This record gives sequence, C-alpha cells and structure tokens, in this order.
Amino acid sequence: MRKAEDILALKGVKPTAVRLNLLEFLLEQDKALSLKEMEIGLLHMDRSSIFRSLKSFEEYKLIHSINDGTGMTKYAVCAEGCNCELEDLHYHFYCTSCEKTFCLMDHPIPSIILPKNFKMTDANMVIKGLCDQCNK
Amino acid sequence: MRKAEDILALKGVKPTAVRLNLLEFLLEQDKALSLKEMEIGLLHMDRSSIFRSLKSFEEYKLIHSINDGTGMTKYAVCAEGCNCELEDLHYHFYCTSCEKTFCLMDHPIPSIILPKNFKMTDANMVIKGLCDQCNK
DNA sequence: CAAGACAGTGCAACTCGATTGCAAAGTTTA
DNA sequence: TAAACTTTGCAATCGAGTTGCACTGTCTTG
Ligand SMILES: [Mn+2]
Ligand SMILES: [Mn+2]
Ligand SMILES: [Zn+2]
Ligand SMILES: [Zn+2]
Repeated sequence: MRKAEDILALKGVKPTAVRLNLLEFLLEQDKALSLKEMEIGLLHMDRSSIFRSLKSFEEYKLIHSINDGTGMTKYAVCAEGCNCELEDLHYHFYCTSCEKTFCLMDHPIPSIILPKNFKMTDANMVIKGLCDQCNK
Repeated sequence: MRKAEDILALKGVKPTAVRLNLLEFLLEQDKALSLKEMEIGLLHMDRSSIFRSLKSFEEYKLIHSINDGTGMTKYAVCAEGCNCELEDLHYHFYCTSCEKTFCLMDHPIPSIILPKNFKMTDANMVIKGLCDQCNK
C-alpha cells in the first residue's frame, strides 16, 4: 500500500493532519466512498474539512470522483501513475444490492466513435448490476 | 414527429392535460431537459405535477433519465420501439460549453467485459466534451 | 343520472447532499 | 516576533428532489 505522506508529497499537497488522516482512510478502502461515509468513518473530523480536502485532492489529481446515480458523489484514490487524463478513465460499477461502487481499474474506456465534430474530454461511465458477492 | 397522444395510448398512460402538454414539449426538444428547464418552458405548469408526470412516464418507459453529472437529472423521450432494455441503452453526451445533454441514439453501448461473476443490468454512460456547435 | 371511489393536480413544506461565510487555529514568511 | 497566508470547525444556506394534503376532475356502479 502506498503511503499517504508520499502521495501528498508527490502531488504537491501540503500534508496537514486532516489530509493525512483522510487519505490514509481512503487508501484502506476497496470501494469508492461518499462524503457521508467518510464522516462516519472519521468521527472526529468535520464534514466541511473533509469536503474541502476532497476538493483539494481532486484538484491535485490524488483522487477522482464518480457520479453513480445514487445522488451522492463517490470518491476513490487514483491509481499509481494516474494523471486523470483520458487514458486514465475507467468504468465504474455500482452494485444495486450491496450499494458499493467499485473502480474497474482494469477496464479502461475504449475510444468511442462520436458524431462528426464532437470532441471528448472526459467521461463518467457507470455500469449497474450485481457484484460478484451479490450475484449468487 | 410522433404524436403525444399516440405515445401515451401505446404505452398505456392516461392522457391528461398536463401529461399531453408535457410530452408535446419534450417531443419538440433536441436535447435532454432538466425539471427546472421544463418548469421554465411550461410556465403555467406546477413543478410537482411535472415531476410526477415524469415519474409516470419513466415507469411506463416513455422517457429515460440521464445523470450527466451536473446535479440535475435530465430526461429525454425514448426512441420509437424502445423498451428500456439493455439493448436500448446508448451513450449520452454532455457539452461543457453549451451545457446541453444529448442522446447519442446511434451509439448503443457495446457489451462490456466485466470482472468474473459481475452482472450488468443497467448503465449510465456520459461522455463529456464539446458538441459540434461548440467545437470550432 | 347521481353518489361514491379513484386518479391527478397545485401549493406549500420538507429532506438531504452539497456548499459557503466567518472567526479561530495553525503555518509560513519577512 | 509580527504580519500574511492557509487550514479548520461550526453554523448557516442553497437547491434539486420529494412528499403531505386538500381540491378537482374522471370513472364506476347502482
Ligand atoms: Mn475509479
Ligand atoms: Mn438518451
Ligand atoms: Zn454487491
Ligand atoms: Zn455545445
């Protein structure tokens, strides 16, 4: 597991206590988390502090956000080497049973043929269904 | 252009005044609309009436909703013959310049190879960038 | 054609995730 | 050290979405 401190240093974000705790917590996860879930997992930490740290993290490309259709934005730590460019985009999977949202890091988004003169700069691709744990 | 009355009859939704006006308005559009935009375009109509009509339309598969990441759900009339099954899913395009959200009806979502034992039942695929009008 | 049952509508209130203003606390700079 | 700047905590606010409720319109049945 990569160390929070190293990631902050690498991306040029000042390592405050809040940021270190938050990033460490995010690094432990196997799924993308909502702000609410972070609040619950980090009881001593204030919501707006978490919120603003997330904004910083996103700005400096430590994390990316996912809009899975639940109404709550989810966040996940970027993979090593990710620069949040087009080639780093990947599918996300939302399990309608356990309600977890996963990064399918091994499923990059293929190039999509768009109508003439349309230009892609970003994407939010969410597949919904049952995850392996729930599809039994 | 298909007629609102016919569509309601075909899908088995009672043709009330609100529903006819709303569906006619939606049929005129070349982009997906938010509830707010419908409120503005149909000044005499109440927000919650529009909202509940949209819910009915969606339930009876006259329209589908799109989560384009703007925080406002967009709605678009389904293509003729659409049953809102997996094979009817298509990409959507959100233009970050003009802020229009388009249905790319001619761009069905290809089958995606998922991790072992994951099962897809739905998807929300939004490509972001510049539309042909804005990419100049 | 009533009378009652049922579905649809309009208005106002409310929910809840996201965001912001502001003052206090912490950090950096000169 | 003092001023300048950044971060944090708390409370307030925003806004899309949703709901309760009374009223109205439509349908069903005797
Ligand atoms: Mn991801
Ligand atoms: Mn569409
Ligand atoms: Zn699951
Ligand atoms: Zn555009």
